[in-house]
Amino acid sequence: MPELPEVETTRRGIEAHVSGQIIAAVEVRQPKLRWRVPPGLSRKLKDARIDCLERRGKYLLFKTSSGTLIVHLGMSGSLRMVVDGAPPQAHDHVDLRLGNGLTLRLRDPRRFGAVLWTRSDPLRHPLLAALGPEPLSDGFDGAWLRQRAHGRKAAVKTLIMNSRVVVGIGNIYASEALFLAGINPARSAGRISARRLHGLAAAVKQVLEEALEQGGTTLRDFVNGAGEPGYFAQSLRVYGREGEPCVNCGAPVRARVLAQRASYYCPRCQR
DNA sequence: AGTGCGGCCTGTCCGC
DNA sequence: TGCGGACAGGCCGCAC
Repeated sequence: MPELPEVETTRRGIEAHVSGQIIAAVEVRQPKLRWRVPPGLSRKLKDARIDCLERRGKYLLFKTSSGTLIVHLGMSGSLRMVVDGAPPQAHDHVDLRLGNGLTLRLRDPRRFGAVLWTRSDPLRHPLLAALGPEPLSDGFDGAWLRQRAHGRKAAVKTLIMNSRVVVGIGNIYASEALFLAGINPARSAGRISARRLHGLAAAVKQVLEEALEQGGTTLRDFVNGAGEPGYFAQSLRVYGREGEPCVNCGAPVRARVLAQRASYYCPRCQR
């Protein structure tokens, strides 16, 4: 899916078009996403005003005068602004028609995404309540990572992809950050020195910031609010580069599966 | 409590 | 050219 840089790129791209807008109509063509789209969503949202668009982890929070619309893009979801009346394409599941002549449209071929609704504080929603710190905030650093890694036997890649430990890091950026930090993705989290965990926290921040600057990574589905791809794919150092030379030492990049996810690393640079 | 796995979906690509 | 199977950016819920 979109990982944090892609979700944040989406948020930045559509924020100005949705903030302050009244929702004129909601159309749900396919309610069967990861969870069923709430049946009365249209009634709940109609005539509500979108006050702001925030992000927590990979969840987008449309805060309105009557509650919060929570959107998750899953593996293949994208949100974009289209002009009212633009004919929906395949997998365009949900539309929010706004007062400014634009429609916010959710496309999600694999339907692993979600559209949810809550009247209370969205940060207390069951799906969001236990989330770890934002990786680009001061709440995420080497000390935090060290505390969470203590005693863990599982692979460090699994640890940093755990949203209770830190949000926003998916399969691509986990491999990339571990490469920058020089840590083998399969290494047990609890057996990494404090110094290297500090380096890993810094590497996570670095790779996410770089990806944000490039508008995210587009492998296949991701487009920003204007329908454009991100450009970080060309900057990936190890992800998807099995057999190609390590950008650091030239050794062939290796791939192996960890927790059922493809992982890429340099066997010489990452220990 | 931590860990590993199945499952949710469709599209694409690869080998036969 | 067609077909089966593996795989793809996430992550919940369950069994152990």
